[in-house]
Amino acid sequence: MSNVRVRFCPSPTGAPHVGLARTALFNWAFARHHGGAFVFRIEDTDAARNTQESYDTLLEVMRWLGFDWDEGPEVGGKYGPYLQSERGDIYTDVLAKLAAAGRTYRCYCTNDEVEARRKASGSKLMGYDGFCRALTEEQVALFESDGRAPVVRFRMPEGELSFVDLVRGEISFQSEHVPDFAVARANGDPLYTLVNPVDDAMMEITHVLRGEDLLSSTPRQIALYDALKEIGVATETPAFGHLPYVMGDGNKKLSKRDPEAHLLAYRDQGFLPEGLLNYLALLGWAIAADRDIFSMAEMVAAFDLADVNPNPARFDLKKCEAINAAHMRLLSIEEMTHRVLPFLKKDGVVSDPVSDSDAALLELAMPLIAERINKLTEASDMLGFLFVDEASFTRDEELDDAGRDVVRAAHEALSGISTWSTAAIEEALRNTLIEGLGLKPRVAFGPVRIAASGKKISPPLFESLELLGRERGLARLSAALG
RNA sequence: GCCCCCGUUGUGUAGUGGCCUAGCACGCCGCCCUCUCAAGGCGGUAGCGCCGGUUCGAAUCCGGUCGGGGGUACCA
Repeated sequence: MSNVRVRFCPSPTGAPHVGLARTALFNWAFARHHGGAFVFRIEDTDAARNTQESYDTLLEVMRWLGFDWDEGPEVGGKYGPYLQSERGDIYTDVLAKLAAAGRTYRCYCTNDEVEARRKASGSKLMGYDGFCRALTEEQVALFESDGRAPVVRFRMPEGELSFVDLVRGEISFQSEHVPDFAVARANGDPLYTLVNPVDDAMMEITHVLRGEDLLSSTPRQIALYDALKEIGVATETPAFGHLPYVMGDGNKKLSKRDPEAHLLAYRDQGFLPEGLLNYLALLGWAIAADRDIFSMAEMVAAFDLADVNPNPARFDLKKCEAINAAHMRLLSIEEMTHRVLPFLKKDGVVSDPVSDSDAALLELAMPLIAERINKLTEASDMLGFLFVDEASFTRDEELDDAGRDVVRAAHEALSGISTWSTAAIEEALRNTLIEGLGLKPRVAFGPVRIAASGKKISPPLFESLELLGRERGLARLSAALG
């Protein structure tokens, strides 16, 4: 396939959610796989619902996830503008041509009138009944004098409307179930039903990959495309593929209202973009029968729409975290340090900008936690005790009498060692606590861990003590005794 | 109501007529390793919605049925 052009065209309303990212991912992967263009377009025709914040977040999310777009906001392109709010003249022109070609007509009906006629006729068909298709001049004059402003409707052709869906195969509708639809409001504003296909046509989109909620609007878009070709706006009807939903718990589609759907929340919770993306790819697609961890480069190489599964998938946070964890383990220590740094700064664990001493300590400490954190956010909690100064250090756990006895013995044992190293610390502690006092390791090291780190869970104890240094290490132990 | 889509363990999937007494991953349970927690290793749990066909043979094909989802706007 050559000259593949796909688009991702969200509307800037509300917070971008995971379903949106999955749609973007499949479009992006498809484009990259075929060496085609990934077009990013903003569908902001509904001025009442668009927000600048949503638009900004959309761009932020796209950058975070690493979806580089070939055309669109901030990068431009020869099919621009890529914001529909800046394409008003184009739609006005297309609307005029469509009307001149007799493909649309003005409709003065109110919903109540349509509904009343439907009831009177006993028809089972919903939607517009085509009442205004052939109005006489007198009727029009009457409506106009009545002060009614007409919407513009597209005249649907008769017969069967079928197409081959890229993920579902052949799908067909009878035209009686696809009523004449509105393409422009009474105030003249064009609607999604018009602008989306018009832009796809003018931007020469070859493959429309979108959510399955748009499946039943496809026949009318194909019919519109035929009209666009007739008036010279479109040259080719694109292929359509409808991607399955991403559902939340239960059987409801994950919506913008669900907090677990918000994309930036995943970034803030310490997910890796490649981890989230890998998980999202798994919702409806598989790279192989026995494998589910892969890089985006591998996905691009292997991606084929024929392998996309049409059934809706539940978003499973546990699995998402597991996939993310696998990607965490794939990171080099240097890379993980780089990724974790913003979180450490934000949590006040290290200084911002990071000081030389903090950087040096971090370099030594990261290997201790690299294998035991599954999200970037977990680093602060694990490393905080190493960076905090003694005055601000606090223990989350308190010691009982037995614990204090252990710490006292540990303090004594460590006071005498000649070199403050992991090996020497371990030897001294084992000799004194395990051999000497006959304690079980977990009973012996638990209290010492709490004294040193303030927590029951920490990086390995001996290494942690070494990093703390002799002075601070001993100070923490004796502080825990007071 | 009408139209359309979907239907493999709890979840995501592999499976395109015999290789399936259904594979993998997550989850869950148990064990091992172990200074905590992770990680890692080993084992277990649980599924083709249902009914009929076609066929020597069906998770795979056909019909029906049930269930779920979506659409049915001067939203996108």
